[in-house]
Amino acid sequence: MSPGTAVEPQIADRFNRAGTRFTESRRRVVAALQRAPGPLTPAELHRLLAEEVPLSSLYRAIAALTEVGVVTRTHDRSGVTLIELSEWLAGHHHHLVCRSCGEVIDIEIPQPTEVRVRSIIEEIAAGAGYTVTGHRIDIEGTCRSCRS
Amino acid sequence: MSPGTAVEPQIADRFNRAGTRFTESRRRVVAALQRAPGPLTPAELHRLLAEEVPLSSLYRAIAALTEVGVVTRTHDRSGVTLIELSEWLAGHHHHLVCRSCGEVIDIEIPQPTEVRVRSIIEEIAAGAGYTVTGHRIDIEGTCRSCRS
DNA sequence: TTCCTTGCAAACGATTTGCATTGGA
DNA sequence: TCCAATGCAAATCGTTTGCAAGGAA
Repeated sequence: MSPGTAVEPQIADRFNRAGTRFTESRRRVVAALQRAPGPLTPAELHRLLAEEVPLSSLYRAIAALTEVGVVTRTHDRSGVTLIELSEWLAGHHHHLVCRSCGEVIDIEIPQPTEVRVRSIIEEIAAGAGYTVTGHRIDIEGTCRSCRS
Repeated sequence: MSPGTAVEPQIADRFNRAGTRFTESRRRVVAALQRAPGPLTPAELHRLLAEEVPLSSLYRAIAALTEVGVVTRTHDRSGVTLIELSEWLAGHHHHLVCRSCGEVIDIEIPQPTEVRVRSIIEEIAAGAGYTVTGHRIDIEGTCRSCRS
């Protein structure tokens, strides 16, 4: 998404077409995710929203946003659910996971590198007779602050 | 692990050193995983073992095997727990996930390709000040049978 | 005997759902 | 008005745990 593009109208449009609404709590979830450096757990979102959105409503907001393709659910290595903006909003990215503090941050890689990655992935999948539709790379490491 | 190497003694040894035992149900779990083409959910394992190992015992067996590093827990994109043999038993591999039928299969990639992958990963992590300790690549695609 | 392991049932934590109520177009 | 969204409490699902019984060294 190019900088400066207003995404609210696009999101609202998706909700309209689905016959549902881009309500206040759903807006708040999107805003919180936009501010975050990486994916968040439902519990973290709950805290960030000052617990003003009850958990059950938060889960429903996440479900509604997932339904219209605005957010995506992932899971870290230990199975914890992570919510993030979908790639058309956040851009294609990968995850860097600190094995020490557990923080997950988004990382975008330069186009030429991404091209190399794609070709390797195609190569691997072709050998198994798969047609690639997407990929995900999680890099596990130790972040600067945990290392020092 | 080179073919023909008996792994049972090595596993038994790990249990011995831990002061625990390589019991029948734990052996069955390992055997089932060795037969499978990829990781299995606890429920699938339960079925494969003809439900002879009660779920709670199965979970305890998985925990014990994880404890001694024989099996590893992962999670698919939808958060479902997957159990697989650790890499020293199954070899370093990645996962190919069929977006249609959901099956996950292990895939080993040739050494030269793996080297290319590692260097790209190091490159990405270095840019963010991370020290790499591991990586995980999940390729999402459509398998041959779901495509035809 | 001494621990480890097992099976059952109860407990748990995360997520979902039923239902009555509220709210926006 | 009408239908979607909300809040609460109860239900559900996968997983874990307490406890008493069974089993190997």
